[in-house]
Amino acid sequence: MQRMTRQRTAVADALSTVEDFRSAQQLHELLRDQGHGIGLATVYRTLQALAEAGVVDVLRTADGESVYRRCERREHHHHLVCRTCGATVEIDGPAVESWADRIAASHGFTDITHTVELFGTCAACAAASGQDDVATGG
Amino acid sequence: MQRMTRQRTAVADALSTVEDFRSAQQLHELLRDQGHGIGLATVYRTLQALAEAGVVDVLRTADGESVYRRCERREHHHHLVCRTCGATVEIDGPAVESWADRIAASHGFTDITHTVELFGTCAACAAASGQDDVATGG
DNA sequence: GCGAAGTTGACAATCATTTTCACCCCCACT
DNA sequence: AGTGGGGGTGAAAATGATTGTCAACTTCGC
Repeated sequence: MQRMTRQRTAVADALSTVEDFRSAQQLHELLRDQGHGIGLATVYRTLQALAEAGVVDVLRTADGESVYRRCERREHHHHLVCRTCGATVEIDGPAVESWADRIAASHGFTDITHTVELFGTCAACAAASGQDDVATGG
Repeated sequence: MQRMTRQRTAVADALSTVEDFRSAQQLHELLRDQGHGIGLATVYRTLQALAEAGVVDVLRTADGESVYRRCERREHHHHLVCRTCGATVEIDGPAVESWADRIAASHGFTDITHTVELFGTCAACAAASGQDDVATGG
């Protein structure tokens, strides 16, 4: 049975106050800062449970760290993540889904899953770095 | 300067004889079996260099291990991988590329990169597991 | 309130990958 | 073909995220 403990509540709360993908370690630190005495192992376990329950989404950063985020929509979707500030947009892509199925089927593959994640620079960050260019450029 | 050493040749050769994605450790073992005395660190370093040079593709398995494969086409492409036997098909998806760019642009994101990988069960493996069903079913 | 069973947390263990560092060997030059 | 030097190598230690261990603790039904 899943019990509702102080720690699990804290992790769930922390996830709702955060908009970006965060690593277990970041969340652990955040919780510690907020005064919650919680063990790192517990944060990992809780995040894993939440991920399995489909409550949070997981993806892996370029350096292999797992990052978690509470998503609005429970159904299958993808993410557009700013690689500078971490801002995340949930997107669905029916076109991609059908494309994936079609491609896979045409090669005789079945039981398809796919990973599709987009990374880019959001408008705010582009403006920020753009200003640098302008400043240095003239 | 990049020197051509016995070890690098061996790794490159091993990669050309293999069709699936393989981990550094698998390749190391393979090379050892073939009688090449080569260190694990060297395999890692070589694969990394090859990946940076765009000669091999890298992707990460579900459990976070990096796997490498020498690909036919040097240009950007994606993969359809059998999760049972590892058989890999290179695919390109102009539709996905433009979809990604369009989605990203509509959210004000620029400088887009994307990861798109498909996993499934190839015809051969589906037949194999299907035979089990038939056998047990009739 | 009680007690059983799920939870916790500090720490050890795991495991892929990276770094270290002293020795090695490829290659341009002679 | 010999030589020098600088990149390359490898064994082992370091790293770092994640997982396992296990005794003590908390939650929840009764």
